[in-house]
Amino acid sequence: MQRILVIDDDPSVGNFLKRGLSYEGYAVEVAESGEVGLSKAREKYPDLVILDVMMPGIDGLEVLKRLRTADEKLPVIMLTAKDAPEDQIKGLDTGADDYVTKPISFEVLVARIRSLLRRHQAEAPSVLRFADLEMNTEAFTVRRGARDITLTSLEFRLLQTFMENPDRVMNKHLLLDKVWGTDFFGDANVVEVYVKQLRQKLEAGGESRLIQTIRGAGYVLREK
Amino acid sequence: MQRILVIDDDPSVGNFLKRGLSYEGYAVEVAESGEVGLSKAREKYPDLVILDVMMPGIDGLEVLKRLRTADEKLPVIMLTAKDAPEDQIKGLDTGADDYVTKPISFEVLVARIRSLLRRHQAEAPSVLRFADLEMNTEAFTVRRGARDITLTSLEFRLLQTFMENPDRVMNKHLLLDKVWGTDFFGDANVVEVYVKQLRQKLEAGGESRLIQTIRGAGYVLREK
DNA sequence: GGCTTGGCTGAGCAGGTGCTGAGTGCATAG
DNA sequence: CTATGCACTCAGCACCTGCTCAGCCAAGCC
Repeated sequence: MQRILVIDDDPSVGNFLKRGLSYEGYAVEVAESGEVGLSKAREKYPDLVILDVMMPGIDGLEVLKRLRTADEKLPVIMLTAKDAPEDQIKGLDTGADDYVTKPISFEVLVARIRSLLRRHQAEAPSVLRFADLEMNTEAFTVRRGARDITLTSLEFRLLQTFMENPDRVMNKHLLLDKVWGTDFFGDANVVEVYVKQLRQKLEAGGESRLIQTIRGAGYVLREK
Repeated sequence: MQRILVIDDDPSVGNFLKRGLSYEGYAVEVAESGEVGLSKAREKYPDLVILDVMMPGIDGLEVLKRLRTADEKLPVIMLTAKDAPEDQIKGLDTGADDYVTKPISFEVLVARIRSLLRRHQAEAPSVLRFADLEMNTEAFTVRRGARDITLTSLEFRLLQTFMENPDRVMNKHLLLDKVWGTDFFGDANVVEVYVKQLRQKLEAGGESRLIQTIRGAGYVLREK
């Protein structure tokens, strides 16, 4: 589920977007001021931010600047008044990815959101790292420290799932869904078998264990 | 096990939903009036409420309002007549999360329930805090102050239940329902045993007691 | 102070969970 | 046609977790 943070001092806009975007399947967080918005952005790691230009206190452009210093790739959509094109220019200058004019057309907004998220994902780095592990999803290579590791395609997908969700405990059924697909009806024991193989290969040089078992809960990618 | 409270004055609807939703794996409680519904909501802490708009006595919208004052995040689905769209609008305005029109399509209802519960869970913060206790439900980790604490999955679920309901006295049967599930038929003594283990682990560094016993009533997470 | 009730505790048992090595069937390459 | 490697299954084992039980302790009441 993709997370969207809405920063707008007008509660009616906030509620409207929250309801509508939730319905579209996004997890929506609303902040009613620039300050709250910045702190929520730090805590919640949104995938996209919708930001009102006109706000009391820290205004939209200032919020944008600070968001950018923290994460220069985070997609940001600005909300501007229709009759203030200078805001749009300033916004785009400061690093907004797109803007939508008020009154908001919901269809337009959702379309922009989709396109920005798509673009952002396409830019997602093809190299994943965790501890001394490095995986290149384009070249299909894995290294631990200086040692090259050869994985089968299934082992690779499993490890990729772990590296995309570091420190997050995933149970066997979730892993089955993510790696084997929802149409797999065999025993969850396959997961154990493949985790074992992965560990064997990842620890072949005597390195520490990176995939931990949480009994009764699942597995995590974590340094002890 | 997720708990659903159905508030509807028509017993045939209540029975129908109880049977169907139980079959789907939910624990269902039925209340035949707004008053009873409100008191059951207070006692049973349902995860979701299905609420009929048209009821004698306190009507659905009023029940909704009062539910909202107690817990503004509780997912509520309104049941409305097909030819009363104004009810739907009022309902959504008052804070219902969704509505289903009568006659009820069971498939539609179950789908809405699933999606609401999923959304609600996704919104739940993954880091819970109480005093110097910190629990990360995604990473499955618990710390007290600077000390890491290892819990079994059952101990974890029990502590999570406490941390999601701080300062709220919960009796053993409620805890059994929430942590062990309604299909547990053993002795409530297990709760005592696990509370004891939890305390042991939480206080292993000589810290103060956080889970208090309220004789004759249950347990609370509270600082002295 | 004695009695009753509710809660605490330590020990022990059984089933569940995860790990592992071996083995089967299938596809692809040589 | 054979050899190899991959995905998956299976059964046995070891260990841990969850649960029960019986006896003990503490609080509240008369």
